[in-house]
Amino acid sequence: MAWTDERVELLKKLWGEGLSASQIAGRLGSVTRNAVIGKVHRLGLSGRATTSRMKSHRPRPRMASKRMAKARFSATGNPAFRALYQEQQEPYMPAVEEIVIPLAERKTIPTLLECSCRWPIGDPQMADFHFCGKDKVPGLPYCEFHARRAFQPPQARRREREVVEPAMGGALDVIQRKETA
DNA sequence: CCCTGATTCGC
DNA sequence: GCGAATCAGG
Repeated sequence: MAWTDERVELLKKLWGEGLSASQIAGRLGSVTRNAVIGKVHRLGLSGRATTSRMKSHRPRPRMASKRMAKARFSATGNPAFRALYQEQQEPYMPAVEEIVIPLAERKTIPTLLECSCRWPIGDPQMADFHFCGKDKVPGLPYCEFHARRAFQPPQARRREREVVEPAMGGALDVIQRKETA
């Protein structure tokens, strides 16, 4: 698409407002950010001063540092975790039968509550995939049963890993896909 | 990996 | 003049 007068004016306006080249390309349509940058240069508009608009578009400071996020579920940083961990005398032994959640109590992405246990059950690809949904241990993402299963002493954890993580990974994929969409 | 603008150069 | 490819950087 050609650089009509209108499109050039819009480009000038948006560039002046501090939008990035890709943002402008998105608004104009039918052009790439490269095209926008190229045009900006040919118009002699490059080297714009930092505008208030640009400042407001700077990435927001992280709400919590990665260290904080990690601490939330670590033995030293989370009282709820610590309590559960210390209380646990024997390693978890995988149950032969998983808990069966009654249909009416099942929680899915849209019905999951803040207080619901987020332990995934079933194949994330299947329609009957759901979460445990029982009340969480305060401060942990799981109910007591699943918290014990998720947070095990280092020694006991290893064998469990192969069993737990595939389902977990799939569930996280699904969550991420839904949140991205 | 996401993103940013800058530059080059064949079209 | 145009913009894809590439570069350099955050």
